Amino acid sequence: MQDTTESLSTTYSAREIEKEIYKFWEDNKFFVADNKSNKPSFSMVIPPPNVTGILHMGHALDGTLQDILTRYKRMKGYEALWLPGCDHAGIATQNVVEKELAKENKTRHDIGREEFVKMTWEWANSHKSRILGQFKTLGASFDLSRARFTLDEGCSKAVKKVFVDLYNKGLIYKGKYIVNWCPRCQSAISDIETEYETEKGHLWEISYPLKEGLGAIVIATTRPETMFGDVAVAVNPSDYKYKDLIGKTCVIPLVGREIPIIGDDYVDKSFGTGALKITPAHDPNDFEVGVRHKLPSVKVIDEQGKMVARGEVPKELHGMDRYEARKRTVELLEEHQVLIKVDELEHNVGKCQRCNTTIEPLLSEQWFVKMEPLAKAAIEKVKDGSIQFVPKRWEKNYLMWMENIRDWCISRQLWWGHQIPAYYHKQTGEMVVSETNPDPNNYVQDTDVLDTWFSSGLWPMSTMGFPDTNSPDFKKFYPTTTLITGFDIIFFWVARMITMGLEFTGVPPFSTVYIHGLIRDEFGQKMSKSKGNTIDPVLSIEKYGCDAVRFTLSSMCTYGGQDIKLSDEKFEFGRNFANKVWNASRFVLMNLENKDARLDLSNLSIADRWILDKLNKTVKEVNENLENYRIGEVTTSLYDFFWNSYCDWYVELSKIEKNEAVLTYVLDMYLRLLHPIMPHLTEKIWQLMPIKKEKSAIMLSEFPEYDEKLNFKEDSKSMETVFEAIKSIRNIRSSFNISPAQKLNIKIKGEIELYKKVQNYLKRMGKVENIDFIENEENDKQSASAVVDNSKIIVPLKGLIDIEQEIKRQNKKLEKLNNEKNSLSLRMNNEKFVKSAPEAVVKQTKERITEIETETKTIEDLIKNLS
RNA sequence: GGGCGUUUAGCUCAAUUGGUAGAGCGUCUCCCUUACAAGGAGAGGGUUGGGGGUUCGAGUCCCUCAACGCCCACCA
Repeated sequence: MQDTTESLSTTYSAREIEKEIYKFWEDNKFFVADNKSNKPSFSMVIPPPNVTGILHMGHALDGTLQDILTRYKRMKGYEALWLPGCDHAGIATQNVVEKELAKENKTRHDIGREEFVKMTWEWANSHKSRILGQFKTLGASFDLSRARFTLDEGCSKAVKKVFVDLYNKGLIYKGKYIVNWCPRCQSAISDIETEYETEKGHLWEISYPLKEGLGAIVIATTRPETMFGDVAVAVNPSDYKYKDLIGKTCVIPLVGREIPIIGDDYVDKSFGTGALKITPAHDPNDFEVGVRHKLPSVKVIDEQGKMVARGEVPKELHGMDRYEARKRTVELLEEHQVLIKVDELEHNVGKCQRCNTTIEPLLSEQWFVKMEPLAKAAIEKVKDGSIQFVPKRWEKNYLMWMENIRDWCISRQLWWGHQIPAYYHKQTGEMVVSETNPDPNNYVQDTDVLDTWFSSGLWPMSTMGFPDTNSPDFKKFYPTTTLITGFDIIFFWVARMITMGLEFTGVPPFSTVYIHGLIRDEFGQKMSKSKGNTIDPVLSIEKYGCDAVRFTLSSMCTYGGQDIKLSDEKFEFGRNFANKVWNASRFVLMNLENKDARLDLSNLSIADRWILDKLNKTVKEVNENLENYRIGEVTTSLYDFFWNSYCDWYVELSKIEKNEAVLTYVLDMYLRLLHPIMPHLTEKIWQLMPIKKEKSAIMLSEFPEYDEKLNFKEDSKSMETVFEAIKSIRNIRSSFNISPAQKLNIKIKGEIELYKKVQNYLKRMGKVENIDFIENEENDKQSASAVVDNSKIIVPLKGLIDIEQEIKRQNKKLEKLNNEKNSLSLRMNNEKFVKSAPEAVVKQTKERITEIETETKTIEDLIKNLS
């Protein structure tokens, strides 16, 4: 016993214990899942963090929730696999490495593709362990022996297989379309990688002279520099102002090129001048118009965002940056007196998600995935419930996006990523799509790489061994069970995994998608490095302890998946609780005399029955809430039971009369319940408990289950009544400013039987010296009283009582009771209520009224006696 | 423009199918009672954003208005 107590120090140094315990788990390989196990499987894949990234609060929340679920399922008897890994994060990682190069005044082009990719690999490899290492400080019980990388060999295999298959099915195609081009990243990006920001700009009205006769047509544009790429001016055919001009020809000012005036319904009559210049090469809508009217495309801005040096563009603008060119164009238009008007205009401008550079819509040749046929099954499987979103509302969001899905531009003009498995004959240019180069002497591979999300989209499959669907992991752990992530990547990631999983394995890659909220700062602002409002989880963990951080984050997860407003101090909540658990456990372990005490249900005190009943209820709640992803409510149950029932009452009572078997049984079961959320603390205490254990670690022990035998409804209720009585004594003490040191002598009338049984509890908890159990009331004005159920607690206070105050106190209670009674009687007097409300509710109401009436009567008598 | 969410105690948030609103923090009073002052005991605090409706009964369901936030589409 000495060993036990000495190793439990009064100061709970979380980090020390957490590191020690994590090492214990890792050394024993407790996180490694067995694909040969005959237990039912539970599996999850981590949303792979960016390989160059560092742990942020979002990861901390996401990781905590995944770990809670994994640990819970493991204890529930599942073969639980939580598979970790990293994402190669194409653009983001390439940007980081390019920045490194820029420090030496170099670009990737200076060192060449091969060297650059090698350098990026080195960078990635040196950072890979960092982010997963940070997850470890969270207590993550993931299986690092299975850690994967979206650019590793296995993922590469999966990517090639999927690409070639989709191509052969006609679901991947290459074509010239207008795409979102990022002039800084020098690559196309997909629609969802483009974010729109409202910017103040101008709307210029420019006069385009008609070719024949006098007159001109005035168009409105926000981008005058693109006018050299115009191929038409469009008006709405129903617009009487311009009706007669359709079919005529006008002339682009400054360059004199002739273009037709066309009619198209797309044009909004009420915007600007009602006449719109059409530039198919630099505007997605114009591109559509161009296709409809079989117009050519004239590209006037290049991939660098500079004006092309071609005849279509005035010579002095050649090679000029697009914004410079805009300024100069406007000046030129003014000089030529064709600029009619300038208005201020707020409009949305597309930005690159990664670098915030303004997107240039650009005509270029790219690879696309035809999404509509793929989306069908993905919609179906969510609609029929094969895949469930928690909370359900995200389902609608997902379905709306899927039902309006557009083709996915998957090629990126980067060097870091999965190079597209298409090969071109050096002489003929003939293209072969194949997993391998058909003839390296004569064929060269497509230089583009795939969108990062293409490989992340295969993550649940590829990490389990796909394309080898016979591999042991695939057979045991695919499909995965649950996916946990934030709503910000439902489209980027979740939707694509569902599509690809269904297309290539025929089953959904997971059956539940649990979407949690985003972490925000205390003012509700999104956390970002540039705003400087981030909270570093690694620092918080060092400061408060990992279990404390986990507990706090869990407690803030609402069922509706609301965003979480977080400040560092919030972790005090978890820290205080961890400290409470530590100290209470320390106390219990210190006071054990008989280590072999076994729970004996036939030998229980009323308090024992009460705490077992409470525990049992908590077990039920925790199980149910974990099954339903109500993590916040799990923590509420756990907190409430331990602090308000076990510590405040049961442990206190154990100081006068203890049942060691119950004391340890409850602690043992409780620690198991708490383990998924506070793994280290519970493991440490459990290891020190002198009880018989079925397993060498709490993380491998059985999770408590609701047990009908531990229901003690009646005794439990009586015990609660006794607690009420104790509270009322304390209340009297406080109301009359009686020092805590002063012991009281009290009288009890009513349920004498019960109170005799628990008189020691009353004495201890209410600081009572002596209790008189009386049959008949004595008229004693010098006392304060409390009515609890059918009993009266009388506290004689000779010389201490302020009768006025006692009357006031009692009147206040009376008023409360009266208010309640009034509203209840109102209800009972309502025939419709009695008729239509459920019987139980009516009965309950009736009973309550009777209760109130007795209490009221007692209090009224009391007041009468006093005055 | 379309969709979604939020509005409850001073602050942060709960409240399972409608049955007279709860917790943590903060506030006030008292207490270093030998597990824990990161603690203990007690107290105060709310016309549940406004208005209307359904119902015996509404924080909860319906309509409407307002404020804030998010997502999608996009204005040349």
